[in-house]
Amino acid sequence: MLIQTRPDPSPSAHDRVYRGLRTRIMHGEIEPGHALTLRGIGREFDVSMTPAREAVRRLVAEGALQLSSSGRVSTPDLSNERIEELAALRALIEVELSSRALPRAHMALIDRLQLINGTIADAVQAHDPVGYIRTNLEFHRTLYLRAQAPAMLAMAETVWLQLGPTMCKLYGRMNRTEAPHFHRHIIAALKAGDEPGLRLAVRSDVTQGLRMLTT
Amino acid sequence: MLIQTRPDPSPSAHDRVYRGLRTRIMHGEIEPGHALTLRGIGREFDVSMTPAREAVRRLVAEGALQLSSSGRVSTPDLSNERIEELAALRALIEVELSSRALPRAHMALIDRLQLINGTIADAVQAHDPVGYIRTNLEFHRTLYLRAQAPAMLAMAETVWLQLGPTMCKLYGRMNRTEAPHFHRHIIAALKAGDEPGLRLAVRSDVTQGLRMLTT
DNA sequence: ATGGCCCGCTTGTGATCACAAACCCGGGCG
DNA sequence: CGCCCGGGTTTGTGATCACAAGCGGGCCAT
Repeated sequence: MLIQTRPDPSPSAHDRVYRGLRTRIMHGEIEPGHALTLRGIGREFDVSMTPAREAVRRLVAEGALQLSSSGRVSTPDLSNERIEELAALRALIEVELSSRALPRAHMALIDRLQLINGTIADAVQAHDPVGYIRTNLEFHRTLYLRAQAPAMLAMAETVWLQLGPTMCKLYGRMNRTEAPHFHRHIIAALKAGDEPGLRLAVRSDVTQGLRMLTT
Repeated sequence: MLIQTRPDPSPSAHDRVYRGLRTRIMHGEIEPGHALTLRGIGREFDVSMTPAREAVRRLVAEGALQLSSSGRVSTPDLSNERIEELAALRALIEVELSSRALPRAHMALIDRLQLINGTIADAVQAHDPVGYIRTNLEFHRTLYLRAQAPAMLAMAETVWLQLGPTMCKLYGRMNRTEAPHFHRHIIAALKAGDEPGLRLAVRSDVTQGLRMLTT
């Protein structure tokens, strides 16, 4: 059947699939090593294999998925060395981003960050790992958006994407009881305009969260 | 015609296309703003549109190409702000990579770097911009491979890729007469085991090369 | 009972096609 | 002389299909 049944608003099919898979992976909703099939993805998003393949290829290019030698698609199961590398990259890029955001951080931003931090605490209380990861990323993204550095932010998001499934595994097996207290350091340093303190707080928040990922 | 005319050894079609386009872009063989067509790419690599589209999508995901609102493909023409961002990313990542490579840098590596540096001088003498860019990247990659940090190296190569067309424009209009002298600083710092000196030399080499890119 | 083999089904790959939108260019009108 | 419009052509999109390779489960022989 060649008839296009739905009006197809504006977002192209492969973009819907890409965004859908991407947020699922970044939010840690898929465990490492999980296998995916093109036909399955197509069925789920109600498209044919072609857009599914494009979305998968794009995610593979960004490190969010991996291809086996025979072309099978799965979420990657990261080695400890790779986790350490990605944590180091997060530290490098996000410290720079926060530093660039600092001079532009007004009170409205700080209020918003505090609000998001409250939502994180709620997710922790509710033992909602996906909500925790999503809100935590929103905290960081909100701050970094002020840096006005889209290339760097894209780089940071690529790293988050690669760590998504690993975060899923971690927060599935550990029961966190407290919200990340380094976020309070970040907010305090922003208020004080303290650049060295901010850099240290961001680096601590990033590395502390990932140190316990190493099995 | 559904018959596969060539034996198709092992590399898949989209991989050949991807690699071909990627090296051309990274080596600065395509000027910024140049338009590409899927059918043209397919004709050039003797494949159909499907693998050409996958390769293009992958390169778009890596920032090596951009899509217009109507889906047309072209090499991006970077703004000065974006160039500055990418230069800062190069500095951040490559300084870290060189620092990690330092403890593993033996004499054989330093000899090889000096050899490559000689080739760079030859390319400068011959007024061969593409050869210069390619050999310059080989110098950096040879050093960073010793860091044993594949994720970071991939990140650095992604940045190089995004800067490829811009480098093409730069080296097309400027006639360089000398090999980059910061490479000698890098080699000297490697020999001396001087980490602060190495970090400074790499940062200088990266930022100096890109400062003159800003129009 | 167990190990190896074979067949069938699943899955990725790439070519082809129908279609819609965008682009380009030339002619006509103000 | 310049601007706008209209049609032919180019171009991207997505569905479908033919094909090959892989994986798995069941069957047979030892």
